[in-house]
Amino acid sequence: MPPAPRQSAFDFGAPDIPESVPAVEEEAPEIAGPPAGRVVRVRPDVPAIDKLFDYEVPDRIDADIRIGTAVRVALHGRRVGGWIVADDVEPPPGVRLQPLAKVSGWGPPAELIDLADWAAWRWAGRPASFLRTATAGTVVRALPRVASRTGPPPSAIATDEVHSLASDALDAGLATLRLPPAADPYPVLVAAAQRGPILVVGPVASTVRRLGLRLRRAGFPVALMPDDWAAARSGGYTVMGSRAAAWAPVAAPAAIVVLDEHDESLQQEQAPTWNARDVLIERARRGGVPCVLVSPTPSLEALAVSRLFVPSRSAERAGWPRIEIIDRRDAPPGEGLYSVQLVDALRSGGRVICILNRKGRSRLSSCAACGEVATCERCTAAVVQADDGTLVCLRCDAVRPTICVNCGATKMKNLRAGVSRVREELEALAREPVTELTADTVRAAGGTGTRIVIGTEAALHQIDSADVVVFLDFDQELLAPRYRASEEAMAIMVRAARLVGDRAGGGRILVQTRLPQHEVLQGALLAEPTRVATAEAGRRSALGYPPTTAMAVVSGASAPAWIAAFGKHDGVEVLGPSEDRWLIRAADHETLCDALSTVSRPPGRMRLEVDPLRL
DNA sequence: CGGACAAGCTGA
DNA sequence: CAGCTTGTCCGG
Repeated sequence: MPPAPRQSAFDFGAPDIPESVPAVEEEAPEIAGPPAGRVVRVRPDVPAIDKLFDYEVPDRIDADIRIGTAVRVALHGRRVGGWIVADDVEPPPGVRLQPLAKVSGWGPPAELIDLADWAAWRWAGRPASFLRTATAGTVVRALPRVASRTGPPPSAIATDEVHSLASDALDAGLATLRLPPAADPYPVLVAAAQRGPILVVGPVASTVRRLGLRLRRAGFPVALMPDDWAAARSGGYTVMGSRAAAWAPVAAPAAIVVLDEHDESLQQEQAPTWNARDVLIERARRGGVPCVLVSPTPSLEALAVSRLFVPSRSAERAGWPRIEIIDRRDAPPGEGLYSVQLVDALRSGGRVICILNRKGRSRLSSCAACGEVATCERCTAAVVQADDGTLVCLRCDAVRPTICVNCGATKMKNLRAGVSRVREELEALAREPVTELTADTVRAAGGTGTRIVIGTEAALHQIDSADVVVFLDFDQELLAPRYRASEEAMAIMVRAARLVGDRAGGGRILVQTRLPQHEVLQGALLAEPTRVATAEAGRRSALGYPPTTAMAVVSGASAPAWIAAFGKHDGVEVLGPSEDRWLIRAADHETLCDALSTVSRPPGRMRLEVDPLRL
């Protein structure tokens, strides 16, 4: 347990002295040798400075200084924040050391200081950005008392199949635990927390929080991140939270659990594009503690590095809803998106969520200047405006920039948004009001009000339960031109499955498709996610995509300069440019990241994305 | 990052 | 050559 900070120690000496006072020059020269005081190394929290500096520790704050402590230091005539990263160091000769200016408060434990260096290498970022994630949002001057273990005796906890499977997984060290969408992960947390305070991270904060409150009610001390940072830092607590909690300041968790490890929101969108799953795998490895990755549809990344545990076939099957595949290949012309089965579902009563995976902004665009309807130059079908602003033909897949063929104007207006039009038609079919939900719709506090809802994929995040989910056109997901399309489609299926619940509870998913044999649909239908993983692993390996390889994407105005400085490295391919982006590829992350770390950033804007989710 | 300092440009 | 801009270096 760390010593309690002495309350008077946080600020000391005179307040900030005006910088212009040249007091130092007037001092008498040092008599003999350097002072024998304690010297620490500090990483400044300044984005552009990737260098460590040494400072003397004034006696008054000596007790508060340890690795991780957040401090303020004088650097080049100003005061900046930073963290102690090494203690009792030998300063470089000939440097006149300054004293630490001030202790800001508690920082992350030493383990995370090292982990930040590793993550900076792994995702080509700066250690300071990770240390910021690992530090409390507000200054923490004192820690609460260390939690005492108040968990119930192991015998008082009911065990079931999931609990014992989780125990086996924990014994395996690094394990993937495949639990179907409707399965409750709580027994996994209990099995882990029985070994001591654990660290739990999942993509959805509200879900993790609910699980945390359940554990707390069962008698386990739980700190919920980010609010309970100080409690987490004090030790003894099970610490839970969403992505950023991968950097929760717990010194030695007894085990680590990642919930829904396949979920893309565990990866940060902005660079450095670190992934909580990978950070936690490394944390567990360094700490020598078990790490269990839980998912209904494990990522290839997880499967590649861990041992897989699955429940019995019947248990897994029971945890998926009934999936009805509606083959649209021989749909009568003119029926459009509206199959007989869909109409039945709409009229059958119960909550129906219709999902139209229409990524395009508009079903039909016309020129804002001359009113000409935008059509394909090759086949004259109407084109849709894609999110990247290009016009894409749905019939022949031709792509062209957003330019009116009639007058050359570059601004289009939406004649009809995809989902909006379908909403009207569903209303006519159902003979009752239908609500539209998209990413920009603000959900009313009491829900949507109507029994039937139409929305984009975002609706699956906004609604928490339904009787039926209908995918009006799932093929756009299955055929999306992204290398992770199958895994993403499976993740969407999992979300839908969670809304409707298991098959015993009547949960149903209707999927309209022209690809009924696609492994995603078969995998969900049969509750066998292995089908997706196997097919996908073969393709990735054949194409040289992750996780068979490690990749990074370089883009932005300064990308050419970066590529020029990068040059050639053994075992590293540089592909491109394609659309002003370069792809860097190597057999593994060691090779890739070692090579990336040899180059310093040129001035100007650029983005270096390691493990890109999209290529 | 942002201050210090050096090298380069302008106008008399 | 003062006075200013622009560029490069470096911080403990």
